[in-house]
Amino acid sequence: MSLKYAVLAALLEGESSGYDLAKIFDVSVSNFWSATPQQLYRELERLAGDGLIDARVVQQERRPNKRMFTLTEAGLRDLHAFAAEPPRPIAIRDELMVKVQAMDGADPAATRALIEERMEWSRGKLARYERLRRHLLGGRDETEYLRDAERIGPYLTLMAGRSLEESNLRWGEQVLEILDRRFNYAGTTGT
Amino acid sequence: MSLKYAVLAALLEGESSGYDLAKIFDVSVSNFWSATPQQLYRELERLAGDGLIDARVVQQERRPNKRMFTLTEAGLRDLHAFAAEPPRPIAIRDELMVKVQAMDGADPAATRALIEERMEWSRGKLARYERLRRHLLGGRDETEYLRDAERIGPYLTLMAGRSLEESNLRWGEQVLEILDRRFNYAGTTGT
DNA sequence: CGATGGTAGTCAATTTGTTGAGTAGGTGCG
DNA sequence: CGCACCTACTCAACAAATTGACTACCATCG
Repeated sequence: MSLKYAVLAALLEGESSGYDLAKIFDVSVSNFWSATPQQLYRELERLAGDGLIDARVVQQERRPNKRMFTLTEAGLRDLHAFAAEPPRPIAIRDELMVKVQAMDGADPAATRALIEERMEWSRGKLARYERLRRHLLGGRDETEYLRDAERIGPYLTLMAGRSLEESNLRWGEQVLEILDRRFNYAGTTGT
Repeated sequence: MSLKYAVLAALLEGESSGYDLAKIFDVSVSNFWSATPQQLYRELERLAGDGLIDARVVQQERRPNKRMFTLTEAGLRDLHAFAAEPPRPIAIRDELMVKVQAMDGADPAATRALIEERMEWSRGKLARYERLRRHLLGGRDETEYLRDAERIGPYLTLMAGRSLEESNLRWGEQVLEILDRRFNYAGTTGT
């Protein structure tokens, strides 16, 4: 129901092709909304049909032609109305948590490895966030940016993503310690 | 694809009816996997057909009969194998974040209210986690529990849920402050 | 020269997920 | 005594998401 608005929100950044959006949804938006390219192309079709976005074909010389999309006035109005409505509750699908929940009786070393992988992934994500943050700030100081910038929405969601990954990392550290104690990978400290 | 395993993992807690599972998926599991009752009933049907769970009908006197489900040996093996496989990446759908991303140009007071609602909801969730935690500990000290308890998976996922909600709350506090500064709901401090 | 990988998509099939209604008895409230 | 709410589901229809394959052309590496 609201991949629609995730797409419209992404188009606030400016004109994009479906392919561009697929990349955006893979890196930044994917923190709080995910979509496969196929979903995006379908959704763009529908949004253009409903007059919420405009499409124009760009002829290219050495690569396939592409269609670029922009928000229309109607699309922007719709998006702003959506932004003021109460959100539906957050939905999370985290297979790792199902695996952790079911870990007892299975191989603890395997679970440990999965958690370490997740932590490594979180670290990578934090690094990407930091780069994006610098890019958004554009040399300005954070306080100044938050006071004066035209758009702060993307920065606020960036903060949420960062906060989430930091919490993931802290959780991971705690769990690794617990597993090490319980299954003594670390050996006895007093020997 | 893995509502299947979320259900099997829930059955580690012991024999349950579809109705019981629906309640469990509404309170505890819903932190990292969600499902509607209809999905559960369909999934239970399939799992029983595949021999991963056993079903038995319990006749009841003053209420409808129910079917109780238990893990079979095959189901447990399948679950343990799943637990050691690499998870697919986490998928989050958070409408609030889409609204925050698109807030610029819309009504900031409305966004502010949505964030406060979310924070209130997080506080409620933390309180429920704390009750569940006490229940799991059953009077034991945490260190002791994590060393000796038969199952720690549910406790570890509980920790993750708590960690997530705490991070949500911290984020909310920061954002409220930013919005107040920017749109001066707080007025000038020096008056 | 062949393989790999990027751009920019489309199509079809299947699986999941969501919504709404229906059944059927019981309990508790005022 | 009537109404809402709880237990415990079932059915049907629809919407959304996922998977995999396919098209086509270009650039780059070895």
